[in-house]
Amino acid sequence: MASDSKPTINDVARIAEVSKKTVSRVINKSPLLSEKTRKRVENVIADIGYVPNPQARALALRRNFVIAAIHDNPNAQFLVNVQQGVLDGLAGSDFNLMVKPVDRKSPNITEDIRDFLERQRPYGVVLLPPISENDEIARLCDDLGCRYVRMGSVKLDEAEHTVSSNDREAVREAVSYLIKKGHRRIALIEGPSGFTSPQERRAGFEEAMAAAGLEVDEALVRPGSYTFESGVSAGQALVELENRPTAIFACNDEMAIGAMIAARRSGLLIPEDVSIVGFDDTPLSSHVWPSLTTVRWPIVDMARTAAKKLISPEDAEANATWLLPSALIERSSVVPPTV
Amino acid sequence: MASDSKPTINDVARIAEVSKKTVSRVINKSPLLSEKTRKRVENVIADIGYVPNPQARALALRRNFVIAAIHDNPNAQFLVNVQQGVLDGLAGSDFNLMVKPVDRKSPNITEDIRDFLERQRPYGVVLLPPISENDEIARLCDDLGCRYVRMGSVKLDEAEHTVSSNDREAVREAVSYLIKKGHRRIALIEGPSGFTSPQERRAGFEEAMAAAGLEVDEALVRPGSYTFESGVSAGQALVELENRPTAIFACNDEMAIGAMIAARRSGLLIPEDVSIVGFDDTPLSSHVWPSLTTVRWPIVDMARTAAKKLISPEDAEANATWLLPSALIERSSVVPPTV
DNA sequence: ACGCGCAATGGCACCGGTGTCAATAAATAA
DNA sequence: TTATTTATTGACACCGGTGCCATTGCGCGT
Repeated sequence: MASDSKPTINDVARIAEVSKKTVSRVINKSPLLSEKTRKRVENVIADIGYVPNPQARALALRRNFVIAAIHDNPNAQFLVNVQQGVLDGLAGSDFNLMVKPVDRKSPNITEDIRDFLERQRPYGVVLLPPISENDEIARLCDDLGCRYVRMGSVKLDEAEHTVSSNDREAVREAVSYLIKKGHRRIALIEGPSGFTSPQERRAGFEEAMAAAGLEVDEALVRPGSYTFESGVSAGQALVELENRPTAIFACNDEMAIGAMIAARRSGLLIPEDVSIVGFDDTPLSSHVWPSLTTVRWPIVDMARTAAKKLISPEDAEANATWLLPSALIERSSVVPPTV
Repeated sequence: MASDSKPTINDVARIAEVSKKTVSRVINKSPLLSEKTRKRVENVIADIGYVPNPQARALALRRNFVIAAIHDNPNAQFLVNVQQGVLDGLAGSDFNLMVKPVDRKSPNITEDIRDFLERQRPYGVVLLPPISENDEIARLCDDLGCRYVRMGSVKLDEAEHTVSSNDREAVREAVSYLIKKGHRRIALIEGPSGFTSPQERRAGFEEAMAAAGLEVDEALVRPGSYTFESGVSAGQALVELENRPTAIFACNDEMAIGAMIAARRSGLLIPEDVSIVGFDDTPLSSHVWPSLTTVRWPIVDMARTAAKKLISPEDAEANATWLLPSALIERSSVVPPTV
């Protein structure tokens, strides 16, 4: 029953009594073919169950059908969302997704990635934040002639290679929302320094405060590193303050939830004593109690757009959009201050 | 500065004044080569920055260097852990990881996967649970001559193609732990029916109860689907019981946390009023309050072992181990019953 | 000195597709 | 009717490696 080995284009050609080239034309849907031969060849293909060999195609075309996602982001949900988005964007095409994690702390990331690109030669790569902000990597892709798209926060404003979210505006909106609810003493838990997205988020925070004529109290701004633990310590420091904030904006959900737990440990009620807002809208945020009001980061859309940009450079729509909107998701971790 | 295009094996051969075949021998570390020519060729390779073309190799060897992870599991943390494990197992080899998600609810999963395998022709695939339990898929791999490893719970006991965890024993241990703490009315939130792992976990539960001479109260056994929401509803039903349980064992962490939230909504304190134990040891479990006592599922190890089985069939160690141990992680969601 | 075995290398076809261009047949123009 | 397009198809080299087998050079036993 089982076949000795896969039928090749030669088998099809022989059986259909045409040349390989003609078969090639059929599988590539070339228009210069008589309807008659096309049918005949298609029947043979179906009969013997021929499937073109991607390796051979890749060799002949000097272009394989692999998109790689390069990341150094340890957040599981983020990663899975990106993968899903990229796969959405790739759906219906011949492309497949390869994942390449790199060690953020390794001193030879660049070499590692160069090695990967040279060996695997993906057709294109999606660079996920935060490594997408590394200009050296982008330059490397250029040098190696590898298509790439960088995902990030606005600022990487080179439309051809970029898909961004407008974090600044999103945070401005979220903080304005807190202010509208009546909060005045609003704390900020920052993201790791040295990257664009935390900077943008901080800028949005400052803009919202400024727009409402409020001053940013530096005592209410705590560093964080996007990890749960850093949220816990920042949150703890904040609630132990003599004049504690009535609301906390954390630059991502994990830290927001960390802060929530820290507040609760100190005996505070949420949201009555402290309102909390996060950023990302991970599933986590609706799984905690109270559920977390947060900013939905359009990460899946960004990833889908990035993938489309890579594989269909002619798709005007994909290539026009490079800045995607965020949205505030109201849940139950915010109420007006009770003081 | 930039190269017109990548140097090929022909360039190396010409410059080093040897045949392509000799260069091929050098890059494949063939032993039948004089030290002198090897050095010379290696120098040329380094000089011009030659990297072998994987597509050409794949074509000639009729074997590419891609391992695919096929999954239909929506859990982000699980997925990322598996990916990490597989990549660990692949580290140092020429292999790369491709991800292929499939839609669990789609009626033509098999066709979808067949299409993927025929087109992409990965060297091997790792089947993640729950789709790993689908015998049809395994048979498909056999038919297509594609190496595969199924990850699962014990029962798929075909050592060559399987890497498992002993869920039954792990649950037995966890429930015995609850019993040792003094609990008698212990509830179970099950996983989705029709899969091995929930069955095994349930069996472990029953064994532990039986071993302690306790009877399983069917009113305390609630269905679940491994989702947070199903944990909430099961938990709610349990705490609203007239004679509510003093401890709940949930078949995964998400449901355990759902149950936790349901209990809290009903005004119960955790762990004082209800102790809770989960399964998986996701990061989530240490991020909730109180932190969740749970069973560590050796998923990363399983995935690493699976990858090794695929790429180095000669690795005796990888091929001997197909059953990996779990471990109980004690955190703060369990105390003796206060009644 | 001669034949032999072995180590080191080369030659060439082949893996399974695609690009280029020529060849043929059919259709249209002159 | 014949020259000229135009629509279809084929021949053949090539993409960049590897497998198989032939060839060459050299140390060695006799």
